[in-house]
Amino acid sequence: MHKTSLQQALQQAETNCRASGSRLTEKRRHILQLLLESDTPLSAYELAARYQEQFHDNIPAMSVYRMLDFLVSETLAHKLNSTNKYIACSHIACDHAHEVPQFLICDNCHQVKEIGISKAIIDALDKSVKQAGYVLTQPQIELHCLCAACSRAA
Amino acid sequence: MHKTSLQQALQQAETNCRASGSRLTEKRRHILQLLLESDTPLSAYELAARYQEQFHDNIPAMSVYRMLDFLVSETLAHKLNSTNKYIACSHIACDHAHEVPQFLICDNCHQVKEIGISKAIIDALDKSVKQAGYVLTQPQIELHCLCAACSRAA
DNA sequence: TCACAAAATGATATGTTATATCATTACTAT
DNA sequence: ATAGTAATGATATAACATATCATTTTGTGA
Ligand SMILES: [Zn+2]
Ligand SMILES: [Zn+2]
Ligand SMILES: [Zn+2]
Ligand SMILES: [Zn+2]
Repeated sequence: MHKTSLQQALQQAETNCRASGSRLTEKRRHILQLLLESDTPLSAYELAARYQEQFHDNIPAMSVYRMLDFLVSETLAHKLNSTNKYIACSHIACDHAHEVPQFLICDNCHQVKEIGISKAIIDALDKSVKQAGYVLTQPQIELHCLCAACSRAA
Repeated sequence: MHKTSLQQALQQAETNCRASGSRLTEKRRHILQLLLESDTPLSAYELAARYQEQFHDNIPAMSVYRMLDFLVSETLAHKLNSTNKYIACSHIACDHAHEVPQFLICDNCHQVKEIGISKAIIDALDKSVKQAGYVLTQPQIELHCLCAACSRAA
């Protein structure tokens, strides 16, 4: 992520939190920054290590988990359930409401692409879930793939 | 799962393994049985505990992982990546080839329904993945829901 | 049948992810 | 200033997973 868009995202995160009456503290902001700067999803423990390196401040993993919970609750970050790692939301600076996310996870280089679930998929999912008598609660989808670069190399 | 269908599933598992040239050992069969008898997905450690209770034989978690890997590779069981638990395949006794699975996971009672992904969903996923330049590798989908009973109770 | 090789399992150690709980610090508002 | 709330720290422990080497079991062919 480029410096300008990093700054933009952080600023927008600030604005969003202010609007929702929550506090984007320095440490939470730093965690978000680490996520924004990373090419790949990070675990809580990896974040704690990077925090030490980059901000020269020791931060317990416990606290990182809490900050991640906060960021996720503000839709500034997402948790990938299939890999137990976290990524910054790709749409922090967008003005539209956050859609139901679909994550394409490259199993080779671990890059992740976050896209909105298309209407066609939502409709189809909805139908199959309804037929089974179920009600969707958190319709986040994680698909394991190879990205363009990695599939060419393979 | 009823006793007759349990026996049927175990027998079919035996047949399938024989056909694929692999060995459904007693312990592997017991692990599969525990999965078949369970209403909800189980972790490797939970399986080790139940193994002790039911078969009065101590089995290290390490070994359970290996047996689960075997069962998964034979499509006799599935791993739910979003919960780190395992379930028996619902279609062991079916004669058709195993489809790409879609799991509906009740976040309240933890029951799981395994259904085949509909053509509509596959097409839609395929399209969105392709548009992003990605190639699907393991198109298993896990959706977090409330089951019919739990959604009525809520 | 015996010897050998391959497959499966056991034993041990360690790494990784996550939660529970209580203490302390920082912020907010009266 | 003081009290209440939110955030963070510290510590312990639980839960999930892998690596590696030893041992046992099984299948195969001389
Ligand atoms: Zn997002
Ligand atoms: Zn890649
Ligand atoms: Zn199945
Ligand atoms: Zn339920």
